[in-house]
Amino acid sequence: MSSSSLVHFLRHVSFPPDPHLLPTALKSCPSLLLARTLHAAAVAADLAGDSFVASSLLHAYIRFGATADARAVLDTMPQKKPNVITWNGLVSGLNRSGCARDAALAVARMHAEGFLRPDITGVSCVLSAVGDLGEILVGEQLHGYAVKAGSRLDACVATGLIDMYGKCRRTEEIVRVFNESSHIDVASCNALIAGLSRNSQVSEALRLFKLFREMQAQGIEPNPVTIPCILPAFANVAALMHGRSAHCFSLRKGFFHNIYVGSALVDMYAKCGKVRDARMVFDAIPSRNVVSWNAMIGGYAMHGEAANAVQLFQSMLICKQKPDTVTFTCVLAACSQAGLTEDGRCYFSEMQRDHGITPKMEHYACMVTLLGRAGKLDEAFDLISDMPFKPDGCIWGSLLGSCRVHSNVDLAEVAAEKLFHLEPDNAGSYVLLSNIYASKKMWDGVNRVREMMKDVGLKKEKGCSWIQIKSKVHMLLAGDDSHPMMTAIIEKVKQLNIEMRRLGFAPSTDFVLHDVEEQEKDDILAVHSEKLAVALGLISKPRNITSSNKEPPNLW
DNA sequence: TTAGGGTTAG
Repeated sequence: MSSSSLVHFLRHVSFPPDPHLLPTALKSCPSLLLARTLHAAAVAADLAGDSFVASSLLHAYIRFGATADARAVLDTMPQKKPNVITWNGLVSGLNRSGCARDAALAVARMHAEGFLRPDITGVSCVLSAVGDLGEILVGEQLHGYAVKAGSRLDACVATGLIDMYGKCRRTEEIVRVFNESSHIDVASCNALIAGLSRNSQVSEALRLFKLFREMQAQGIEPNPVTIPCILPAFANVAALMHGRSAHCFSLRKGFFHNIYVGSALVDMYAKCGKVRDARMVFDAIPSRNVVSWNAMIGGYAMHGEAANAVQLFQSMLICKQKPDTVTFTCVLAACSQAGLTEDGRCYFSEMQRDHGITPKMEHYACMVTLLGRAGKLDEAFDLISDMPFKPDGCIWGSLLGSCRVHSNVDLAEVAAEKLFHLEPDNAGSYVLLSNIYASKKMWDGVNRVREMMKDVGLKKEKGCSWIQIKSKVHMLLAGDDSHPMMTAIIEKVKQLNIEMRRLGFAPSTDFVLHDVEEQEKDDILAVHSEKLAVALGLISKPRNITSSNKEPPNLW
């Protein structure tokens, strides 16, 4: 704003300021500079503590992202006894600006200082923040408070509680609150679906689809928010038919132009292995945001299409879309998958130098994987040693994994030691170390690790795979013969093994325990859960049907 | 001047 229009603006709001005109001026205030000027004028006229003025100042500062200024206003408020509406406005404003911790602290302070008791609106405002912070204990207290305040749960509070419990991974509570709420609407249904979708087990994911149908049967029409709530559940179990149906539904309902719908569809297609479909959806999104770009770059990365991932990243920069921390996680993961060691190194520097993004744990994890896969284990170890924060289990796990590939026992022992300390319940690290010893025929080491596992009382978790046949998801565990069709499944696996050997396949038995006879080793590998799932799929498929000639059913 | 639900990685 030029200085002449500034003068005009100040004239327009009329000085000396009064408590009625200041809020109006702040509401239409076009810049942070002017908000600060008006704040100064309010302080000079001793109006900064007026609840209307303070509330308007807060909203103006939050609108410009000046949370430090907002907090300064907040700090002057207790002495002036703000009303409950001012506080609620503050809390919702802080929350909307992504300052979840400040929002929660504001409510805690309001309560602790005893000058205002939060009302139901205040509880609604802060629940989302509490969920984002994962503060389950605070959330439970708010739940109790809301129950005391009203006989049955109001829809907004119920939605907030469902959302909070969902973010804190309390599945049972999600359903309980939903059932106890006095009124359900599309928002509470969406919160329920999102909560279950976020925390769904494989076998439960498709039940959400039934929930979606029940919601419609009760006259609650899904809205554009429903689609990104439900899609992650389908994406996570690669339920392509359901995902495709959701796509058709979005097109029919005119939801496709919603950016959340578009990005969630890109992600779903990529996770279901349909990268070309993901790209078609991505290209059709009318205006993309950083999440849409990340979903597509991540989709290429997860399928090892590093060249496409990097190319899309360059297009992103050309389109003036600012990359974020997730973008670089995806780009680095793509480089790591494809063995593009030098490119990965360059992007790791570029993110800091050109984009001002400080590497986080996941970026270091990608770099350790990238260097480890290339056999540069010492360099990976040096990078870990130079990290500005304490490496977590993923970092050491990645190094240990690379040590297995490159049979480096010395570094493996260092990494494993760290892992045993950081994640004492993770049987995987013991098994990995044991496999590394086994590959080097160091049977003493194998036995030592086995004894350690016994002492700690750890067992290796069974491998688990699943396959969807028609609308049912079948779970298969390695070595578990509880599936009703197991005899036929085993028969099919045997047949496939014979066929594979005939075609020249020789399974590697290096990593299996050394004291098992050769034939037994093959048997152990033969009941690998993925093989069982594939075999079940093959014996369940009608003859002459391939996935490409099958029409997607109209599920929705 | 106050309230609820949504997409990406790890």
